[in-house]
Amino acid sequence: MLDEVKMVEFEHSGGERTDAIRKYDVLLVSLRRVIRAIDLHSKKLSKETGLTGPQLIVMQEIAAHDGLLVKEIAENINLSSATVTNILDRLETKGFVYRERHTTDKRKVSLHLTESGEDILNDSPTPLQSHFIERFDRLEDWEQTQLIVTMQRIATMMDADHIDAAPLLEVGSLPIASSAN
Amino acid sequence: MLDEVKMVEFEHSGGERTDAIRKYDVLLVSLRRVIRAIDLHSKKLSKETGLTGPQLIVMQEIAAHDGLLVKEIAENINLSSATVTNILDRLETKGFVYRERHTTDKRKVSLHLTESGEDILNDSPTPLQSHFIERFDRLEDWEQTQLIVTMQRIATMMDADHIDAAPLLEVGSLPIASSAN
DNA sequence: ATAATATCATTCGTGCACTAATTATTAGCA
DNA sequence: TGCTAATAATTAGTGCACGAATGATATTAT
Repeated sequence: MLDEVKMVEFEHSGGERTDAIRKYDVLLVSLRRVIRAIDLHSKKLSKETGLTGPQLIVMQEIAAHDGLLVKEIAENINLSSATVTNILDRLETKGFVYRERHTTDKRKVSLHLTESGEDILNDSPTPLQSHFIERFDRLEDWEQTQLIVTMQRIATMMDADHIDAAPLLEVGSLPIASSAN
Repeated sequence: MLDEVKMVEFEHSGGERTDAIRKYDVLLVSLRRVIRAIDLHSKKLSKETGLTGPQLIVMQEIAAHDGLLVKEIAENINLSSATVTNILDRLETKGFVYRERHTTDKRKVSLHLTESGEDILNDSPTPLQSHFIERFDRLEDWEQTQLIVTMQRIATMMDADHIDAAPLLEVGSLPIASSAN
């Protein structure tokens, strides 16, 4: 009896039915697909290289700015300090990162990569799926820009503090370090 | 492996190292901003209404197809069965959902909303930020479509099993019923 | 009929990410 | 000086999300 529950009813082509699927619900579905794909890739990374996506990102950030603080890293990659502390615990346990407490201001902690941390980072893949990157690289330049601009637009639209609608961004001028709040 | 990577010029005048930022890294940053925005909204929802985003989505799915199985719901909203079980535990504890074990096939479990579950769902907001929806609704139709198509394209590019490159979707042929309200 | 296999839901362990609370330290000020 | 603010990092507690393993059924093959 309960076997045929599946009714795919998406065919209200003309009417003003309120049951119609709303466009932003469709958007949400694809957003969730992307979120999941990133998460699954992170778990695959973890099995293969021992580092998850977020761990990799944190290490990249330290590599780019040796000695930066927990708070700075959190701001740079758009995470809370608590989360970064969490990730750092794991990285320190693995021996890829070490903390250095300041002597002048003992509240502060600077982060550094160990040698093995640098080694690992050098032959680690990116936090994005390699097959995604391959496809992305095959796109025309304007298409790549299009993807980026659209994602940034959605991000801006979701930010609570931006009151006005997102302006259409000039295609040539990518706002790159956009999350440096 | 992937040598010829298109980069965005972003060198700071130091000049010793070409720290050019790769375009897909820029994309990743905005993706993570979006992911975080959705997560933060989910937590805000939880405080205000007692239901998180995923919980809301699961309930919407049950409301749309009363009696469906755990596995079906997992497929529909792109989550693993384990995650759905998890969410259902919480929803059942709150009294918004109940499970019904099949008598014919005792492996299967059908999901239903309770009355209070239906009530709650009726005056719950969507899993997306209301200010996002407002902005989204103000966009031109083609712009909305553009956002959706781009997200779907990224999702497809990230899917592991799609071997071929994503075809450009015809703009007119979105699998949705026409526009919101 | 029995054995092997497949399916469905759940449990377990891990990790990310958050907020709120806590600890330690520094800075400000009356 | 001494008391309060503010700041930095951490800890505690919650929830999502996963894969792998488990247990209970069903289905299929022998």
